[in-house]
Amino acid sequence: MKTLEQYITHYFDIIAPAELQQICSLFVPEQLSKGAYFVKTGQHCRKLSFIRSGILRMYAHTDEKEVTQWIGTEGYFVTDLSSLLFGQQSRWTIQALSEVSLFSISIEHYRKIGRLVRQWDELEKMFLAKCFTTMEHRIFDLLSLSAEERYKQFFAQQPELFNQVPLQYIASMLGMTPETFSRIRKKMLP
Amino acid sequence: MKTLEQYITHYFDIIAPAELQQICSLFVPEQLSKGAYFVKTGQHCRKLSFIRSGILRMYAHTDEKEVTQWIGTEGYFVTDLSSLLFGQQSRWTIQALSEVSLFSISIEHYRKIGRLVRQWDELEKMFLAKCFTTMEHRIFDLLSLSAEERYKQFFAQQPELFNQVPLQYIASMLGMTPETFSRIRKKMLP
DNA sequence: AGCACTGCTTGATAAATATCAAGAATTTAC
DNA sequence: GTAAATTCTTGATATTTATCAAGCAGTGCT
Repeated sequence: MKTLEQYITHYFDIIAPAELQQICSLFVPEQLSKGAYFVKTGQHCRKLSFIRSGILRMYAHTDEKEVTQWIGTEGYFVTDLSSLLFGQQSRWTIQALSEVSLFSISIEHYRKIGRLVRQWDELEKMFLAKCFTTMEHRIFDLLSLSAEERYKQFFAQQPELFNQVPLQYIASMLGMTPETFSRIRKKMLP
Repeated sequence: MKTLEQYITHYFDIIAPAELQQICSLFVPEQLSKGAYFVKTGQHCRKLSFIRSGILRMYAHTDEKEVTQWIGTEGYFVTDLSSLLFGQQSRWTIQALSEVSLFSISIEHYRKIGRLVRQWDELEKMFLAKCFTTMEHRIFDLLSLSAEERYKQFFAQQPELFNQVPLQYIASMLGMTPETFSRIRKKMLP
């Protein structure tokens, strides 16, 4: 568990100390108990948070099934960007998979940052571009890798997650059924 | 074929006429002959263009295969965002699938826009957020839809593309082999 | 016209992945 | 601590998708 300053500078790395302080003062700590919702499909997501501890899952429903889009752990930010920035209803439900501790900033306070920090627009732009690139990368992986390769890659990146959350959610996020996930997992173990 | 003003306002819709004129003056027309490269993997992409006419394909190679990430037609913008904004080497190759006519702006001129247009940062932010959302949507589709469903959905969105580009590229973009694509296509026809 | 080239289709077959069902293991709730 | 609920595993089977191989259909070239 790090400080808010550290979480922020991980995403927005070239902020002067004084400005960083100002930004931090706009955040408030927040707790979610296990099972609580950060935002639900159809609601407006009006905040952005850094995960101080705990795990959150972002998912949505199709007609038949539930699709996990993302699982976030300490250090990640969490929000529905399109709901936050465009004021749309959220496509996603974001739910706490454990006790969760957050640093949160409301959309109103978030908008203030631009007035406090001179180069904020540039930083925010880079932040969004980074988010875009991450998604682009993920699409490439989904187009080019098999289920087993996606498993391996994700396990290499976040092995600790595999004993912290129900595996079915990881399976869904990787685009396979829990059964397929289980079989690949068994194959990988020895 | 529309005017540059129309292409720009499609993505950045609330610009005053005078400012729009200034922005347009930074673009130059450009032609690519069929097969020519807009950018190649490993190069730096230093421009952003609107497609006035023609078709471009963005792709990359894995060890075994070539993966088409995107096919762009009239009205779309084309660039490697992460290369453009971060100065990185491009992951992608972008190639003209036909004679292509573009309006292009160099990165140097692009950076000038911020000084010309007061609310540019806000517009650019929304633009990037929109790009992000599009990618997020696409991931959801790849996670939740079968090959046939992806075919149907894409056909519903861009049917004209199906007789303008080699179908194998569409197949790749949708995450299936040309054979599978062909079989689904046959099934859909009658 | 005839020939190479590229892209598309088709069939046969194999491999990957999903589905369904049951049981084992783990976690949660009281 | 025990019962209930949830999650995970496993097997049998079905479906989807990929692979391989061959042939066909355009297209451009000379």
